[in-house]
Amino acid sequence: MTEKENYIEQVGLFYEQYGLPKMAGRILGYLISSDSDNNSFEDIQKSLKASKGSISGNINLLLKQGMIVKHMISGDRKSYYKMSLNSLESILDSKVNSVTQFKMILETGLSFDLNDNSLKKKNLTKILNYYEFLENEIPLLRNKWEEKANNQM
Amino acid sequence: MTEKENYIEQVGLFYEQYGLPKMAGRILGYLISSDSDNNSFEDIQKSLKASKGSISGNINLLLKQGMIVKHMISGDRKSYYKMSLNSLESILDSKVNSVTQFKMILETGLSFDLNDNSLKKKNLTKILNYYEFLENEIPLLRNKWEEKANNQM
DNA sequence: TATAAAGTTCAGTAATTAGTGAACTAAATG
DNA sequence: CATTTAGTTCACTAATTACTGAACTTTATA
Repeated sequence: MTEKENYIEQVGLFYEQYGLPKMAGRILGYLISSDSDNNSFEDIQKSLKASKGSISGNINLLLKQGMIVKHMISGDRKSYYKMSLNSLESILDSKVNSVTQFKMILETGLSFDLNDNSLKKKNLTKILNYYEFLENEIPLLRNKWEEKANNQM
Repeated sequence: MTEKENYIEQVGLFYEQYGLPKMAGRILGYLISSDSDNNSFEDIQKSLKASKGSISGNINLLLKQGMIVKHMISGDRKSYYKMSLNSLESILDSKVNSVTQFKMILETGLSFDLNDNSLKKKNLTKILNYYEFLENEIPLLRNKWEEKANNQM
């Protein structure tokens, strides 16, 4: 196994921890470590020595999640893929989403506890406040980044 | 299925999305919606109608991840569990960790691309800057929360 | 020191998820 | 309009992960 192949496996394992199929992680590893932005389906499939079915499924998963983008080259009917840049801000947006979801879970759960004024309720309310805090702060962070990124150009 | 049982299943599914076993999620759902902070192993096991083995394994998983805490009641040799409060700040800490890990992945990956000055490298460097930004900002957010939480007491 | 209570461990099984490969669709080229 | 190319779909299999239940450890009580 070359050093690069080994790297690609590492990235696969890294993303597996976060719930993506290993193959999707390998594709990301391939895209990050390749020499160019024009990585065709075939390049990816041959390099990763995997079935077309698996590559197809995982590429579409990554596209749906906004982690990669597809682009075309005129006069060539292959599809090319690269890491997505527009996903930068959306990482924070999706965080807000899951924070909001968790807040709802806490709120619903607390409504089952009839015993108001309990220490337990007070503590879980603190957790709720924390998530509210995050829900407010993350969009500010997003703005801060956008400003910074614009100034750098 | 009672409304509460249904809620507990929902929480199980929610956490499953984020890579926890459904049973671990159910335990969290149980703890959030129960009437008190003194939830024994037996309470949890009986309520969730699951095996002792599964409850044991998943409780220990949640303890290890800092999502719940164990406490004892004197003169009683059962263990009791509740949602963890000290994990609030550690949620952000673990975010920093994964951001740092991902930065390393990008850096290693870029080192395989010999073609410097490529548009591709420029773009991935932008992603790298973004993660660096997050790495810096998240601890600030943590401080801001701590201050806020202290003032509220 | 036997008995019980509280939880752990682990082998086996169930359930889920990922990957393969072959058949297929759609579009482009000779 | 037959052929090739690019990618998709889906039934099957492989691999992984979660859960069960019974045997076990440890500590406490009669």
